[in-house]
Amino acid sequence: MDSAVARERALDAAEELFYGRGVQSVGMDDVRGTSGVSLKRLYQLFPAKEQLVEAYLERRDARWRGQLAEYVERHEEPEERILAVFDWLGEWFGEPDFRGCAWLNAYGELGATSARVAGQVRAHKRAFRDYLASLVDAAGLPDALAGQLFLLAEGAMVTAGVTRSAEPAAEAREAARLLLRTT
Amino acid sequence: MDSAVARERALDAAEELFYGRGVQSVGMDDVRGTSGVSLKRLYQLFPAKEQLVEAYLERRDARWRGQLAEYVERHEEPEERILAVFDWLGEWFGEPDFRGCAWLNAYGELGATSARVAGQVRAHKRAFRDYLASLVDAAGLPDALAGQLFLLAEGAMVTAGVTRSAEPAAEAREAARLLLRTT
DNA sequence: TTGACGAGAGAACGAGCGTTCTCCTACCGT
DNA sequence: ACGGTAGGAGAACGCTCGTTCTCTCGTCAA
Repeated sequence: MDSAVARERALDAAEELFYGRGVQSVGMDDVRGTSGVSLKRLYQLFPAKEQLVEAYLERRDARWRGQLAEYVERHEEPEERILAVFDWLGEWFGEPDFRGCAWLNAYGELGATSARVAGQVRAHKRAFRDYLASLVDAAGLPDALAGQLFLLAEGAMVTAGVTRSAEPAAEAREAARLLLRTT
Repeated sequence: MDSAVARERALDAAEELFYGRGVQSVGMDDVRGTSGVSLKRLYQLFPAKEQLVEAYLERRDARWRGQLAEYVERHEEPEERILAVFDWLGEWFGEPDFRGCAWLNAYGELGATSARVAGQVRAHKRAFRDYLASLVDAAGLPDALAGQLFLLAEGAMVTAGVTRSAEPAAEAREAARLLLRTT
């Protein structure tokens, strides 16, 4: 098996397991079992578990933001684009294996012990916030709105994760719509 | 040492350590060292670590909601009371040992493995949401607003925790103020 | 004074798991 | 065919930590 293929399979398994059951309750042996990549190979690709976690978050970050942007760009109107963010969140929340925001979960588990993971979480959130700011800016709306929309989105993610419900997305969307109207 | 005293000391130590460093990275031995309560006594009071965690969350829940209500009730106007929630959050975020929402942190760490902890987190969040709903109702505002304010508060807590900043409280307060005005 | 009981200190036990090592097999070039 | 190498399976190692056990000491009632 090619190294690149083994790496992808390892990351696929890591993502499924870490996201689904949490990082700490998944052992490297579980990753081997799910991926079919031997321990020796796993440790060649990722010298320690923490680096596998980092790679998992990094790859997921790229995909998550990419899919969000792709969804948003299907809309023309600048204000529609902003609301589309919350529609996309709602679709995500409704997926059967949705288990909350992967970065917030990782932060809760590892933020206190792994500075690198904590940094990745902050970077991901900053990137998401910056993306919202760019949408707000493109709509000619005041900068301060971006922070408010960000808080709504974060609140929706965390609440959807804890309650296992997609409803927070609709609530956040409605709040966002009202905030857009006040300016 | 009286059993009740030992219990309080154990819970004080547990709260300081669990909240400050996370549950998983604190051992029962650390709790003994900080509290001065022997392991034997600890296990008499709390037959397993999970029950110490539950007791920690339960006691903190009572205090957290009590202090919030106390702060809010210092204000007369119904709408001022709603905004006071966010002022209180801002004061909390600014405390030097603030490390995010204890329940969301616990959920990230243990939500996937401990059904009882997950249930406590949901109960705490539901109680907070219900409290917001009672404030909204007392102000004669539409029920739907409660959910939106809740999302803003949750987003502020989570963002303040990750970024170690008190600013999200002010942002959420401003968003809340705008939402109050739209109705 | 003595015997019984409770409590504390800390060693001991056992499980889980990250990481490494051993052994064996299969394939490759010559 | 054969020696060498890479890779896989899984045992082994070492550490952490939740939980229990042992041993000793102090206290208190009779």
